[in-house]
Formats: sequence, C-alpha cells, structure tokens
Amino acid sequence: MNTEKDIFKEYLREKELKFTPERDAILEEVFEKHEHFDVEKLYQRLNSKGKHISRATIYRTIPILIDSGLIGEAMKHKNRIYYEHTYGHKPHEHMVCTNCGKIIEFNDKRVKKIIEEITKDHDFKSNEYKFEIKGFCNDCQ
Amino acid sequence: MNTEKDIFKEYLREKELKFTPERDAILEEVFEKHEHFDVEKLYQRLNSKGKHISRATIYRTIPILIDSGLIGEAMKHKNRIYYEHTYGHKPHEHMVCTNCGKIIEFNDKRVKKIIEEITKDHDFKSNEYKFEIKGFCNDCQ
DNA sequence: AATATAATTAAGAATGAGTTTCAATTGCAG
DNA sequence: CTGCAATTGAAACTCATTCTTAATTATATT
Repeated sequence: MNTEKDIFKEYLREKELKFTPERDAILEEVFEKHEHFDVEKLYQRLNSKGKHISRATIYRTIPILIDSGLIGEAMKHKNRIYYEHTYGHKPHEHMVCTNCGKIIEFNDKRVKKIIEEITKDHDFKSNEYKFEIKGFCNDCQ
Repeated sequence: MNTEKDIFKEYLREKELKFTPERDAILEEVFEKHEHFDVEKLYQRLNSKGKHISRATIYRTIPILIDSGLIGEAMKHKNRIYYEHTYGHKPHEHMVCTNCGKIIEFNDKRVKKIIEEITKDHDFKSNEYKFEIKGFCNDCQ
C-alpha cells in the first residue's frame, strides 16, 4: 500500500544504506502533500511536528530520494532549489509567476518530441530536461 | 557602430547612472566574444588584460546589463550562473552536457508555439522562458 | 574650467545555501 | 546478541554572491 516507502526501502537495501527513522520521517513528509518544496520548508514542516531532524540530514537524504527516482529537482527560485514528486507523475513542464510564485504544470507531447529529435541529431544521452515559462499570472499582471 | 555601447549609455542616462571606465571595460569584455560566461571567467579575462576590476563591481554591473536588455541569464551549472548575449540574438534553447559543460544551442519554432498557446490558455504574461536539455554529449557517454 | 554631489569603486567582511567533519550513535547482517 | 559500517547532529567549512565603508570620480551646473 505504501509504495513510495517500498521503493525507498528497496533502493536502500540495494545500495546497502540504512533505513533510519530520520529517512523514514523525511520520506513521509515529502509524500504527505503533492506540492513543490525546498529543504527549508521540509525542515520547518518536520520540526513543527516534533521531528527534530537536522538540515544536514535532509540535505543528505535529498540525493537519495532523487537517485531512487522518487523526487526530482523542479526549479530554482530565489536562490533555492525546489523539488517535486516524480514517482507516479509524468515528466512535465512548468509555468511560474515570478511575482506570487504560483506554479502551473502542463504536459505537452511536442516537448518530448523536440527533445527526442534534438538529442538524436546531436548524439546526446539525455536523462533530464527543464522547460520553464516565467512571467506574471492573471492575478499579478 | 558600437550599438551595444550606445544602448548601455542610453540606459545609464535614463536611470541616472554613471558611465564609468569599469562599466565600459566590463561591457567591452562581455561583447568581445559571443560566448557563455560567468562572473569568475569575466573577472579573469579582464584581469589578464590588466583591467583590475573587482568582482564586486562585476556583480553589480551584471544586473544593469540584464536590465538594459543586453545580456540574460542562460543557465546554472555547478552552482554558477552563466550569462549570454541577448542583444541581437533570438531566444533559443540549450542542451548541456552535465559532464564536460558543452553547450549546444538550438532554435525550435515549436517551442515558441507551445509557449504562445499555454500562456494564452492560462492568461499569463510571459517575458522569459528556459528550455534546457541535460545529459551527456557523445564524447562523455 | 572649477565645484558640488550623488554615484561608484575596491577590499574585505558578511551572508546564506549547501557540504563536510567528527565523535557519538544505531540499523542490521550474521 | 554482537560488531561494525552507515548515520546522525552540531559545528566548522565552502564558495558564490551581497553588503559595508571610506575614498574616489563622473557629470550637471555654475
């Protein structure tokens, strides 16, 4: 039932890493809501629930979650990296309001096609892409 | 003849900012080559020509150049921000080798079309976008 | 051309996100 | 249950970028 956790545990087992209460708590918090987050927000959310986990541990856990395919880097905004769930969610594009921070996700097949063509043309092996439209949403114009 | 400089001076005049030898040297160095650059590289290039301009001054000049529409942020790579000329160059997309840093620029009409459609659908006013394919180039695979 | 003055500069201190170190602790294989 | 490699928190550290300060300078105006 808790597939994210299964995947996480399996990944840890493969890499001979340990399943600690801290990693467990971070995983649970990350998947509590389907929402973009950064390290600081995660730290605050854990802290407010009485889970006193150091920032260093969170910083150390993020790459594990990324490597296991559960989350990914979504964007950088105001000097911070924001992450998002990738497990169970298709690659997609973002439109971001630079004023209020509102994020609209969209999914356009043509983007995948373009990437396919360009990488083929230049013999690139691509594993990741970022398509971000920045501007002002209708509330902020 | 030196249009970049004209634009820069005009911008400075409008904003009641001064045209200093440092800003002049930075502008000239930036437009010396059509090449992606970061602050450190710019600093080194200026330094090697005997132009001893502090990093702080370069950091302060970059936003002016961006604001005047001459350059733009191209990408972040290994924790550094890379800039590129925007004056006289159409918006384009990037493919970056995460290993060697090689950058391939491309220009796909479909990208503009997608942006047009999506922003229209969501009543967004977009002024900027970023399309970045990350991966390994044929040398680094 | 000299003057006033607001902007600019260099240098280094400060900041802040992210990383590393290290001693103490703990998950887990055997 | 044990041993030990992995993990943790705390603090020190990085390193790009920003800020502070006192001294300097570009420009508008006499």
